[in-house]
Amino acid sequence: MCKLVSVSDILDGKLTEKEVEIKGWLVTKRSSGGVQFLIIRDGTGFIQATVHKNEVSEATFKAADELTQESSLIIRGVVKEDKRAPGGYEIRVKDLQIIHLAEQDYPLAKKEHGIDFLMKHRQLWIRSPRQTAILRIRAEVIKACRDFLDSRGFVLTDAPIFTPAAVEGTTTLFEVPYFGEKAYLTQSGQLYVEATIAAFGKVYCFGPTFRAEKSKTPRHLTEFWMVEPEMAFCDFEENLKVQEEMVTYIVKTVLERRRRELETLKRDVKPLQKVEPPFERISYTEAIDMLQKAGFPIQWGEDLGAPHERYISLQFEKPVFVHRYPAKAKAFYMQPDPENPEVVLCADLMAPEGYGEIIGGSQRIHDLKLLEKRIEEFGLPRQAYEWYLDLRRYGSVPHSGFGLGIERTVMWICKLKHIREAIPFPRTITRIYP
RNA sequence: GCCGCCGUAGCUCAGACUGGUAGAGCGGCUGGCUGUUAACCAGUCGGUCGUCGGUUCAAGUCCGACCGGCGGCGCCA
Repeated sequence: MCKLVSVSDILDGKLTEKEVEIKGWLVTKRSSGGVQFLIIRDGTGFIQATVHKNEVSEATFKAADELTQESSLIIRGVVKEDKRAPGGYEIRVKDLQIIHLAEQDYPLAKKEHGIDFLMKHRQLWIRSPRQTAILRIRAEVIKACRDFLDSRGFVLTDAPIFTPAAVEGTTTLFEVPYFGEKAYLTQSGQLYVEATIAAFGKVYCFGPTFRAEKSKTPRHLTEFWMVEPEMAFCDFEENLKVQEEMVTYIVKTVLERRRRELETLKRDVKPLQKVEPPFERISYTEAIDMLQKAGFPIQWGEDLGAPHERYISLQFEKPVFVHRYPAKAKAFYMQPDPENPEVVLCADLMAPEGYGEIIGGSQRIHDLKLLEKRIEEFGLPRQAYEWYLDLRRYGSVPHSGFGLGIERTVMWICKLKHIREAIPFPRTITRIYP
């Protein structure tokens, strides 16, 4: 009996010597005359299928011969374990049906391409083994975030994309017309989850965020995804614990469930296997000291730049929290450290291996008077924050939260050189097509 | 926004320093090959040298401006 199966099940050795059917696409084809070697992708994996001239009908052999790269097809045949086949398994074809014969000028060749060309053909590039591996890991990272939070009683309360004003007043926002008024694409859902904690206790939002900064680096997108948990009755220390447990859960899940994709990427998993609580912790002040000793010309009070983050990240095998930054370098809503009001109870989590920040988090100001003072000091429009101040008027509690950047996390776990591969259709300062 | 590099065939690049008839590999197409691994072998198709202007008898090559991209920094997460 012929049964529709997935390539991943074949590669797991579950179907050896069974007769199966595969629906998929032709990745590439080689022929040595009497045997044609088809590499087929079905969305779950890549497998070789062989068509022997003396084992199939003339029509089937001819159909295989006519196949063009990326044609869609259905094949039936017997699964064989074979060392000569990439992946160790192949299908000996008995019958082949062409669903769509692709045009013969498929733009992506087997050889190398430049990044500009690949990005212009992102709609096709995402089919390649490396890109499918990355995007599968991305899906796993997102699922892990949600499973972790859902299983701990966090409630998903999504934040709006259209917002009336800047959340933090620091970054440049995308302005859009809104029925005769101006609206802005959200740069963070944080202020809104600070509202929903009073309804649910522990919440998170997950969605795209937008920054109109003209950042031209391998770690920035203009549109990126964040998961932002927020917890009532949660102080700075408890916040860090949740972060290290969540990041550990994400990494362990990917190591368990996406091992084949990590192999495709040739990702050395040893550094990932070291990720478990407790993470390293250094204060901003200690970080400055460490950087100065290493010869960086940096003074206390300055924010950390890319080379600084890279250096700190490389000093530790595990992710490292850099905490208690100068209040002036951070957002208006962060709670001052009672032991030193010059710094705030915030922490950025630096991923190891030279990757920098993947999380930014803090304890939030819960005192009305202090928050009013900070809004004024930062020169923010008070009226835009009246609703936010209400949260400190009616049942205010100490609370904390953080935002984890999905693409930066994927970039680190996959060890990518550029963040643009960590999202299906990246938006950067120079790219909005396709 | 700043610094540097690049733009030549569908793709990846050589040719530019030293101006003089446009090149290679890959992909496509045709043919060959019964175990290929970026298969291999033979043949073949394929060009407004990013755009505009300047110098020159002559510009892919020299000069200027512009456009597009890449790498790094900054901003930022």
